[in-house]
Amino acid sequence: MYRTHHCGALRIAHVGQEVTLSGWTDAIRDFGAMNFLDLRDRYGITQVVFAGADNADLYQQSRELGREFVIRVTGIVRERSNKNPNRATGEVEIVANALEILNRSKTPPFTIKDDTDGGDELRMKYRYLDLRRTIIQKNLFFRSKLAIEIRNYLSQQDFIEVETPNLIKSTPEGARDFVVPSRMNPGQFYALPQSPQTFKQLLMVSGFDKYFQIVKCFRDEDLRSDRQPEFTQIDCEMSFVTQEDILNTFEGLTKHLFKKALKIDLPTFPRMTYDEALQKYGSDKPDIRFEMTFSELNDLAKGKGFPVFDAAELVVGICVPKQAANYSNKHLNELTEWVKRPQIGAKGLIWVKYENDGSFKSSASKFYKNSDFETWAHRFGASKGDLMLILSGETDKVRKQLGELRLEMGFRLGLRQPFDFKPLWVVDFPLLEWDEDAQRFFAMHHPFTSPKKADIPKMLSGDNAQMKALRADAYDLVLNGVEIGGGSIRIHDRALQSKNFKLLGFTPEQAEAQFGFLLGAFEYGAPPHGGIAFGFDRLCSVMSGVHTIRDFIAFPKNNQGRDIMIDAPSYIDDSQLTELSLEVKAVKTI
RNA sequence: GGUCUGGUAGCUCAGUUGGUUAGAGUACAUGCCUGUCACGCAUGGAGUCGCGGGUUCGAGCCCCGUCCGGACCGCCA
Repeated sequence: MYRTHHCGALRIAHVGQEVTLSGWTDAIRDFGAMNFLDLRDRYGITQVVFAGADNADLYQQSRELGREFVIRVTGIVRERSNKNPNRATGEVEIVANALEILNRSKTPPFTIKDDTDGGDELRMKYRYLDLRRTIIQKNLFFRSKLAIEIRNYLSQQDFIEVETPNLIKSTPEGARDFVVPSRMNPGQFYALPQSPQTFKQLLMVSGFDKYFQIVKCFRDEDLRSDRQPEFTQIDCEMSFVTQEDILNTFEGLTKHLFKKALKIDLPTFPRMTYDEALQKYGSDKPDIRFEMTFSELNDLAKGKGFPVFDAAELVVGICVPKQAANYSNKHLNELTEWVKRPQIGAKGLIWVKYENDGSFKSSASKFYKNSDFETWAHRFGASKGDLMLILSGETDKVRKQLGELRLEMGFRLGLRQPFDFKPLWVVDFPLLEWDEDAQRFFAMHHPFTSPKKADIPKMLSGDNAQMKALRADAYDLVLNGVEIGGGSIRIHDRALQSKNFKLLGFTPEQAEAQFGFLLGAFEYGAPPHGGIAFGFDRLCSVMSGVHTIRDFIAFPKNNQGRDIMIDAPSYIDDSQLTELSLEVKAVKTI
């Protein structure tokens, strides 16, 4: 028998029992006459004592042990004279009477402990050792717990989990596809799904009514700490529902997860339209943990002879409370440089300090009188001691820039606490998105998203401004400024779908070639339906108060999409290429 | 495609204006130590300063190229 208990089990009640434990050796503290050993497994750490006075041979044997050896120990549970209150098992220890080395270990390249000395790259290369660390294991247990609770909740609501294929068909819309060559169909390729979108809609046509799947999705785009080439979605679709039904169901799911996993009761989620989000926060995923919303100044700031503002499409700013005194010229210059970095791209920054004595100081005081600044302060709702930061330029760009500045100021003021959870539904997304490069419209969500009923008559007006203004029954769940998921009501009417394809510039032939199977299905009684998908990895990370999703994925890939543990992707043999009717054109010389 | 940043002992890092034999902590090894839990003390082995080229009497340090990480912009319906 390898063990009678695991390493997190023993308590004062076990004192006197003979037990056997197996696990990995953690820290070893050798005192010359007695040796303290921490034995670790998934469940915890138990201290084992080898006393030279009681058993000299066993003590000598214990001195051979090194870190990460796998051992089996048998001994008597004893109450400790020196207890360790930081450990669940800290009241007891095992006085060993038998020790067996089950497997030796080389000295690991980094220390297996919570505050490891290993850097990211090293930890990735030896991911199986990194995953031995309690702190990483905790993340994966958390993920598992969420997955189980998702299944509990949705199955109780009569959802069925259906698996959909991973080898599907490439479509030019959306993200870049990962493709897989087909040996049996030379020259042809499967694509890995960016999401099970079309399949879940087909399941609705089939009458499954409520579908979900915790499913891998694949997108061949550049990566970030919160984006992996393969990631997991909680994917859902429902029939005979309105947007309201879907929002309520998944608000319920989110609340359930917070309750079960974090013991947090979330209040009803506020809702905001896409337009309002952009106008007040400069983002379609606003972080509403703090205010500092935008105030527009066009009517107050233009036409007073300040050329920068006069030339701008939009003059807009935020009011940073109680920071006028804390921001010296030097700090403001530094902040100006910050917004001028290419990643933000602002041309400059105008600041106005509403001093405690009621006076104003500003980088634009040459062009404006105190009475002007007073009207601005009124617009901002500013009080004495506040700092107003103003950007100007093209509307879309300047909103985005100010949105970044707002987040930065919120961060600097400590207003973005990771465990202060503020969910938000953003609704009424535009139907279309203008692509500057391609000089055409694309579906903002996807090509099956239903326009709002009121907007359907305007769809084929051909007028760019009207097309930009078209709204869809599309929505996102945002949590602390992170897009957790999104969805839409789908078009179930063949005629409307054709109209939408026309809007997106598809010829009937192209639409037929790409989505014929779905359009065909829609001719056999498609129910009204809609759905949503949550990014599962992101949900895990945000609920854990961190930004990076990598520590919630057992075997993640790095920034370049490489798995540096197994060294993938890799070159393949010529014979494999031949079999797949492939020829590699350019190989990077090594 | 672009911006920024890093690569020095197994690991985490320091290394001044270019100047003698490249350091610290930790890990590892050996010895001592009976109550530690980041044990303590002593000893000592450990280096292709990412790689290639250049400048120089002399390069870890400066220049050019290149490889490999990290953060970000573009991109991600």
